[in-house]
Formats: sequence, structure tokens, C-alpha cells
Amino acid sequence: MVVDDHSVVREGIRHVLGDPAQFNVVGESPNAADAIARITDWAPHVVVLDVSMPGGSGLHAVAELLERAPAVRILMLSVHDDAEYVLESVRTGAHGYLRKDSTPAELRTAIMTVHAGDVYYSSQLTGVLAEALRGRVAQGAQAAQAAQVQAPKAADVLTAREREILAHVAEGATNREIGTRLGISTRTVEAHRDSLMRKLGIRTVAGLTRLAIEQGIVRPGT
Amino acid sequence: MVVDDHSVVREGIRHVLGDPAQFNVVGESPNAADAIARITDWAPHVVVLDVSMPGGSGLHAVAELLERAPAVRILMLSVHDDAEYVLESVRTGAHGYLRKDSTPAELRTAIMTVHAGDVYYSSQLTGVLAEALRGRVAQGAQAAQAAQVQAPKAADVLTAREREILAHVAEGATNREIGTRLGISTRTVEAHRDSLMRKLGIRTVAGLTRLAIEQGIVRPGT
DNA sequence: ACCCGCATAGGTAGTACTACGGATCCGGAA
DNA sequence: TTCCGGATCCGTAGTACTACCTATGCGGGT
Repeated sequence: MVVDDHSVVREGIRHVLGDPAQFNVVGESPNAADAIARITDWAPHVVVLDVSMPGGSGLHAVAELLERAPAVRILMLSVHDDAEYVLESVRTGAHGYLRKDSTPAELRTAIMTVHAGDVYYSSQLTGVLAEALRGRVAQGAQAAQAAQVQAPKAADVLTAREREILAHVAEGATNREIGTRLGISTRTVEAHRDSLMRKLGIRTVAGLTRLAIEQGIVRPGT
Repeated sequence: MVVDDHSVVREGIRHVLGDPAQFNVVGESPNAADAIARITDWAPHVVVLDVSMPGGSGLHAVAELLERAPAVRILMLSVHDDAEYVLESVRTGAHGYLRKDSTPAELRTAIMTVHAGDVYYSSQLTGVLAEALRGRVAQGAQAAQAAQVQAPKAADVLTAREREILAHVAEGATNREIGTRLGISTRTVEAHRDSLMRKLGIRTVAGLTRLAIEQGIVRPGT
């Protein structure tokens, strides 16, 4: 699904995507509101979303789109490579960020990457990302604000360690295996597991696994 | 260029890379110091670098390698997926991070991605990365239907009854609950469960759940 | 300085699952 | 008819998980 206010850009994207058997454009939207209204109908795997559009930035649409279509993968497209835009796109939940002057091959790669469940950021942005990571303490406050736009989903209440444990559990690891991988005792893993299960109100591995998949912490299949 | 203290790992990487016309291993090193000494001679495009090696972590070698070969792309390989390791690898300037239990396809993809000038982080790590960037905002769920386009596997070999049991298991029901619902004994449920697990080669509830979601037998989330 | 959340670790029970083994009945295929 | 797979049960052992509890050390914030 392609969301951009310029029809020429949309047409250009269609063109570089080429073969509909590989990349099928199920729909186009000229603005965020239209995209939000139609996403459930079109049910795209990936949304290519322009960052700057009249009537509301694409960034603001990310949370809305994800709320309506939690499984969708979002690739931001922009002429800017400002740190603010890039970081904001990550904070809002986008899965990739690409400059518009990227090559067609890069676009295709980016779409495949986000569709596969990974994140994609074009090379020019790695510097910004690394920089932001160094100053991630300062970003924390802003991140807290960003969190409020989205509904207070379950996994927010978990600590980083608990999420980590959750990921391993959902991947089928036993407590002992998790302990070995993380270099902690089995009992500690059990403690984390106990804690996160109480917080989530889930008592089974199956429930944890489904939640982890829903939240994008692990992928389905093997 | 492959840097790992275990020759079996180096050999394994050589093997999964396959065709030298596409991926040519120009050299191997058993440790960081050796790698630093030889990188200018071998002039690799990409370095696959083990995170934990005796005589200094691979992480510490990143800066050295980049100083001697500024154009080289570095893909970290590790058994750990701790946030610390991942973040540190980004800070030190590595271009990608992959768990050792990743699939061969993922390794090839990762190498191509970093070689193309982009960053690659396996999907399990997007959670910690995003968290570091924006705090504990729930990230968008991943494309559950992604794998469905190509999943000719499994569930066909199961009998109708076994699929039924699988569905209940993936929904978090205990054997006793399943037995009650279906009007059969707990032992029978166990027998079916045992049978389907052998057929699928999956030994954990988490694995069954992820497969069931992938196959569309159950849905993620609650 | 004090409190609280977090990560760590252990104790103790009870429950559930995994992994073998074997058995009967029934219906369809060879 | 004979044979086989599917569905139904059972026994036994070992492993893993769930659910309580307590406790220490550390860092951040008041």
C-alpha cells in the first residue's frame, strides 16, 4: 500500500516495484486520513508511507495504522534525513526509513526486509542512529510521551529483562536454556517468567507465544 | 572474511555461504588480533565477526578494523542477544548483528544487506533496539501472514484429530481441558499430542503455537 | 538517607508435559 | 481376508513449568 500526496511519486513507486507477482500494490492513498480509513479493507502486508504530507505528517499516522492493522509493516519514505524525523519514525513504531533518493533496488530491498520482520534503515542514517543510541538516556523522556499516543498495550508494563525472557520462551527455549544463554541461573529465569506472567495475566506458554507474536517480539513459524 | 575462534563455526559459515562466485571467503582468523593484522592484506568487503572470543571481545576489534579498513562492513555474530551486546555493537560501529541460531538464509541476507551499505539486525533484536531508542513503547506487531505465502510444510501430514488437538494446544488449553472439551480422556489427548509432535519434529508448546499461527490454525494475541 | 523497582537467587509443592512402552477397536485398502 | 492407519486408552519415569515465599545488592529518585 502506497501513501503519498504526489501521484507521480506513487506512480514511480509502482513502477520500480515492477512485477505485481512479487510486489503487488493493493491500494494507494493521497493522505494519512484516507490511508487510515482504508487500511483494514486493503489489508496490505507493507505500507510505504511518506513522512511529509499536507494535512498531517505521515509520522502521526503510524500509530493509527498499527492500531487498526497490528500486523502491518511500515516503511517511511522521506526527502529528509534529519535525526528528528528518523528517530521519531522509530519511536512511533515504523519498521524502516528510506530516503527518496534511494535507488529502486534499495526500495525493493527495504520492502522485503520490513516484510520479513526486520528493520531497515538506509545507510546514510546509521550515523544518526548510533548517535541517538549514545544519548538514549536523554531520549527517554520524549519516548515516554510517544508511548502515550498508543494504547497502553500489555507488553509496556514489562521490564527489558522480562521482554527478553518472553522472547526466549516464545521461541521455545526452556528455562535452563535461557539461563545458559543469558548467563544467569535457571531460578532467576523462573523468577522473571513468574513476574511477567503475573503482569500479563497469562499462565501458559501458548498464551505467551501468541502475545509475543502479536507484539512483534518473535515471528511465527520456525 | 570470517573471524571466529571455533574452526567448526568458520567452516559452517563457509558452508552456508556456498557458491564462492557469490560469497568468497578471502580469509579466516581465529581471534581479533590476527584479524586486525591481516585485514589490510585480505581486503575483504565484509567481516563476519564473532562477538565473544578468547583474548578480547570482537566488539573491541571493531574500531581497530574500521581504522585499518574504513570501507569494510562488519557483521557481528553472537549467541547472545542481550541489549548490552547489541547496543554496544552499534556504538562501536558495526553494521549488523546476527544471532548464531539464525538460519543460513538470514546469514546470506545479512551479509548482502551490510555489503549493500545498509544495517542489518535480526528481528529478535528489533525489540531491544527500538526500546533503547524510544523507551518501552509497544512496537507494531509483525506480519503474521508473511510466512504464509510460502509454507507448503507440515500440517498436511497431520490427521484431522491431530490438527484439532494442535489448535487447542496453541490456544493454551491443558491436556485435561482438551479432553473435557472433546469428550475423550487426558491420555488420549497426550497420545495425539505425542504423535503430532513427532510428525512435526517440534517438542515445545511455543513451537507448536508459532506453527499453528503460521498455518492459520489459530490467531495471535488473545 | 531512605525507599522502591529491578535483577539476581534459592526453597517448596503441586501440576503439567515429554517420551517411552503397550493395548483395543474399526474401517478402508490391498 | 489380511493388513494398516487412525482413534481410543493405559503405565511409568523423568523433566519442565506454575505458584507461592523469602532474600540480597544496586541504582535512581525524593
